[in-house]
Amino acid sequence: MGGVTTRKNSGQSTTAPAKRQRATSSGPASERRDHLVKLAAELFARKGFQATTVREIADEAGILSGSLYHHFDSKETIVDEVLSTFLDDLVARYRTAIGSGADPRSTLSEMVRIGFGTLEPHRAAITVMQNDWNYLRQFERFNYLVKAEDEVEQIWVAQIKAGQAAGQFRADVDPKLTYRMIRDTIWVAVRWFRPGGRLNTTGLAEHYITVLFDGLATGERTSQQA
Amino acid sequence: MGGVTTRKNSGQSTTAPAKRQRATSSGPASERRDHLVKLAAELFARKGFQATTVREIADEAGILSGSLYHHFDSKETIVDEVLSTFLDDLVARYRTAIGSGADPRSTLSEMVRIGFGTLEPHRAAITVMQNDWNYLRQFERFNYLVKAEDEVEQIWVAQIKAGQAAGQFRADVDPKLTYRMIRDTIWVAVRWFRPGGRLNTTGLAEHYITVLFDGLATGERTSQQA
Amino acid sequence: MGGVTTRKNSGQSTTAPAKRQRATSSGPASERRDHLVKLAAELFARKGFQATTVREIADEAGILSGSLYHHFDSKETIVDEVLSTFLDDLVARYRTAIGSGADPRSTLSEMVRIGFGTLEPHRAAITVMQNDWNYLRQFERFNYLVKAEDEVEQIWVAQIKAGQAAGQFRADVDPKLTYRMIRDTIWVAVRWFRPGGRLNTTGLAEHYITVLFDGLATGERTSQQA
Amino acid sequence: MGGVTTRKNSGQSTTAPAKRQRATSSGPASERRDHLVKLAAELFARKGFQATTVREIADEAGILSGSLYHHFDSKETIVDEVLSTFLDDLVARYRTAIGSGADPRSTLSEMVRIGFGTLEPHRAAITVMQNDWNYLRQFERFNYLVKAEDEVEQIWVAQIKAGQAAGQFRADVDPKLTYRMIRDTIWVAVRWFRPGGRLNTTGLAEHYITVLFDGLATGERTSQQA
DNA sequence: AATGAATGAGGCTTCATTCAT
DNA sequence: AATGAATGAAGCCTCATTCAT
Repeated sequence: MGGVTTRKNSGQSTTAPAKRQRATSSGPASERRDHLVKLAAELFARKGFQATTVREIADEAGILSGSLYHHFDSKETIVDEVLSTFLDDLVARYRTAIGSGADPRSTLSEMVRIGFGTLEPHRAAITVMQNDWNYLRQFERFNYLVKAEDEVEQIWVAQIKAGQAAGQFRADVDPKLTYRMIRDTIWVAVRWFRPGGRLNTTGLAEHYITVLFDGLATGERTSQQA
Repeated sequence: MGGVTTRKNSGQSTTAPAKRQRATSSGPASERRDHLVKLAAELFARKGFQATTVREIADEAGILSGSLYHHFDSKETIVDEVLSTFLDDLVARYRTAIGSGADPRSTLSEMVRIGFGTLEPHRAAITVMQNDWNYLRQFERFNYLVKAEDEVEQIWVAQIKAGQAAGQFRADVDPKLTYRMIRDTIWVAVRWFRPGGRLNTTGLAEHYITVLFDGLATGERTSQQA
Repeated sequence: MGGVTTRKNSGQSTTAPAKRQRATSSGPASERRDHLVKLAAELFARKGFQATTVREIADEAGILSGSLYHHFDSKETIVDEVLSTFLDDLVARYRTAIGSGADPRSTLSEMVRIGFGTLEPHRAAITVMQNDWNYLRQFERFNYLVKAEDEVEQIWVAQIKAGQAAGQFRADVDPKLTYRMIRDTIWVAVRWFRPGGRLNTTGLAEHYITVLFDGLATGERTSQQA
Repeated sequence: MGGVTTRKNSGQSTTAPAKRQRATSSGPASERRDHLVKLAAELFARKGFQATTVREIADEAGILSGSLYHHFDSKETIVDEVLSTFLDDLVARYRTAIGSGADPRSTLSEMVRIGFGTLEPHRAAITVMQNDWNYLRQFERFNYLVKAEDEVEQIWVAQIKAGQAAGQFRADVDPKLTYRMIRDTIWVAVRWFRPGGRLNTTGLAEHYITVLFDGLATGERTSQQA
């Protein structure tokens, strides 16, 4: 249990199918609301959070900007919902992966696949997180984003260290540094990845797994230590 | 000469210490102006382009906001100068690297080093490019950014293909895809890299070169083809 | 129908009391909006378009300047509405006059009366058109003003030529030139005409019609040709 | 003597070829200064006084805007010079005309010719007076414009009344009203008159004189009283 | 005579948000 | 659940003018 705690539906277990409800003043869940969030997410992704006006969101929904405030109490609340929905899903998937008990290399591969696998269903949210993170983190209300990021980092670093201990990964790399590079490589792909290109996200994942584990070079590895 | 043509002073050879001059309406160079650009770059990097007000830039310089317009004709002109200065320098360095005539693997290593090597001197510009690219590219005036990016991509992809042809790089990876992953890994590091940490940029570069060429795994490479 | 096409609601027949509606982005009609336009027109007339600030308009209406933008998307949109409302009315009146089938001299007299007759109800708009035309025509959005002016010119010139053909007007005057002089004499009167003076606009019209047709001189006409 | 008194070179008789000198702080006369005034006049005429920036004037002269203040102490001083130069010339010409001792009709004809005759040499100034009069008259410094206008009005009205007394002009027109209509017809022509068209200013004048004295109609005059 | 830098006031506009209906 | 009107703060930018050099 526990772990990543977004400000939305914290304690909610992955299995509990309880009615989704928010603990905050951001208002009750509803189909209309979810729809509005989706519209907003697309706009945030395309134009950036700051450059997207509440009027544009309202226009997209065919209502007046003031009417949005029946559903959300602020623009921040909307983006909050966009991001936390994504993070909740991501963390849940990671938990499943590390719970499988597979060896570190297999687990890490799976986690890479999970990462690339979110690129399509959560494209908008990931884009927002990449582009507007620097701005949003200034606000206290988004502190939970940092917390979620920290937990994810721990999960990854633990796997890398386990792999080094098991002799599957080379010992001369820095686990934390390595994690960051992997993470960045995956998420930043959202900037150029477009569904329908040569590779789908599965192909992307396998391509990256290959390079990540075996390297770009041919022949014997240059330097190595047990 | 030629190649990447930013809207500023691209053609300028790296060796020619000719008087600095701009070809466009962005205004003439001057020490004062350069200083203001530097101040602005720091603010843009810290707060984001949109979230930085011209008043803040002016405050930082100890003048009134309107006085900025004696030097620049718009806020965009300032960020333009921040970005193009960086790109000019970057492209110049790449050109030197590929002009050395070394083998592809050495050249690619050098290019990775160049990339990480810009992290400190151009930290602000790179941060802006990472965070505000999505917003800025909406404006026609920044089309040159895309052009510069394209030329850089060609330089990299050519090296990767040359390495594959020479048998130095595995043939089963996609050159373009591989370039993008390398590129992203390097630039995104600006988000977490802080001078004075465990590794300096040289260390970062060597660490990444190791993983990039030899992979994270130990033992024999999984799949391989000549 | 047809003819002068202001960017607002030109095609609207004079008899059809259809709901007032605008075809463009200048915003929907409303009583509040019309009231604001009226206030603005007075200020534009008194101080000139450029010298009138949106703050002054807002002050006059008892709201904040930003609130004006709930109704109009720019200061230009406001003056646009002022001018096009006048032109729509004017052209409609001219059309009625030329549709009466009277002889050219009677028709022309009627048109002179129409011109002077707009001096009071459209005083502000005419003043703006006289004083700020030169400035406003620089903007593409006001091209329709020129078009409306051209149609009006055609209407007048046609009547003058018809009068010459019918032998009612002397043949040795230039129709276009004569039109312009008549037009200018009428509109420029807005600069000095004040309701409540010795002559009302009807008196003004008759005075001008006298001089226009019969001349200032006494006795026989100087030169004449059939 | 005396009469129109512009704020510039007041008492200066038309015959005294004394060195031109200004009584005010607007600075001494000089060729450079006159050139700048001419450049400014063109811009004022084309764009309007308010819409013309001192920077544009300076650009046109190839200097920086601040440097203009070595020649003039304000933007108003420049337009002042433009207008007063024109008025001085105009009044001088009128004085010559009324000093000839000819009969009223001849004198009035001559004055019409004088008016149209200034259209070319003083095109810019007349345009400014037509378009920016309403704005400029707000400033106390331009009170002399109103004074000049009043004196000119007296000259005209006196001639019209003399013509009526002599039986040359019909008695049933209002002298002041008639003057205004003549005046407006002449000056407003600056808006559409372009040198090189079908008629030059002499032709324009004769055309107008014909219509003015004999009217547009053919045959006998409608109503007439001794 | 002119430059180059800056001032200071103010202009138009944007936009998240509120609130009575 | 939504409208329509307005707020209030702030944003970018303009421009006549000043002044030391």
